[in-house]
Amino acid sequence: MKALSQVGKYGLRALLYLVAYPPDSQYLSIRQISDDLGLSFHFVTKIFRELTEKGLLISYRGPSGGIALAKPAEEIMLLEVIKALEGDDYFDKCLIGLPHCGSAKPCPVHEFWKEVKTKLQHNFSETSLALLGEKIRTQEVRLDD
Amino acid sequence: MKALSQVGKYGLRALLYLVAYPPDSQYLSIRQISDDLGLSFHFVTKIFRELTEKGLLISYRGPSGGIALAKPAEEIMLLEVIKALEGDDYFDKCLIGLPHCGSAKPCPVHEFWKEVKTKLQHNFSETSLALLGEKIRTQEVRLDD
DNA sequence: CATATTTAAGACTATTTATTCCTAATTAAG
DNA sequence: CTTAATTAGGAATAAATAGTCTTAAATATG
Repeated sequence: MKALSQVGKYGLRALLYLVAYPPDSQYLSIRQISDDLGLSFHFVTKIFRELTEKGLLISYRGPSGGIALAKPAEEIMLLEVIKALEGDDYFDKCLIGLPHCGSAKPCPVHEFWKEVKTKLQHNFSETSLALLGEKIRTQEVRLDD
Repeated sequence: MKALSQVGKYGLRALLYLVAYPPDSQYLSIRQISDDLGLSFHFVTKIFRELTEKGLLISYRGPSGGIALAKPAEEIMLLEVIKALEGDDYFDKCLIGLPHCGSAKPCPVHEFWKEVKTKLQHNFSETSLALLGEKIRTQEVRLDD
């Protein structure tokens, strides 16, 4: 199941890197993130530009510049990140693509699919980047592979 | 969340039409399905060709030809259909795309994502096309929109 | 001020997915 | 046997997504 686009996958991985390995200085360079994770520098830059526009990141140009979280990792929930990367309507889509599917005009799998999406949203809205960063730092989980 | 490709969405909708509105004769023509659902005839034909190759459908050419289920709708579970349409590895993918993600090398969301996929697989493996077809016929749910 | 480092912006290219189209093969029916 | 109605096969086209590249702008530092 391809639930995230490449933008979503790379963006999330890169953000988690930033959270898991925060720099001593104020900003972490995109180059370090992309090199360390083996992702395309240009592609990550493009993704981060969007996250900066949306207010999730702040960026700073010039030597020792880079990007940083716009607010504490404790306050950034996965839900916000995924919506920023995939679009605000991410959890509103009908599984089989019926544009007016809803409780009034449910498609054959509407109820079940709604349950699944609710579970996802609920979990994502309670999972902070800080928590995941900590799990990465303690090597309970991994970001590379 | 775009969980299914267009092939998956259209294929599932077309199959459900066949189950919900079985023809008096042995075969239902693709033209009728695509016209009724407002889908591209050629695209549905291509999708059905694949399902025929995979043994889910049988087809018959010539006048009063068309397609039919290869086995009773009671015996075809959603899981089988989705795997046929989207690939057998549909439920094996890491959310953030790490190729070796698994219990040995879990990504930061591995456990939760596994739960979600298990729930999906479980439900899909217990939902038959016959059940959904019946719900459509009784207008409890809808296929068009 | 000159240079090096970094992100910003957006054009460009490549790849994948989606969709259409044309021709062939099959078969029923007159 | 001819015609019409179908699906089969696969080429061709279009659109969306993914990824690369080049140039500009900002800024620190010597």
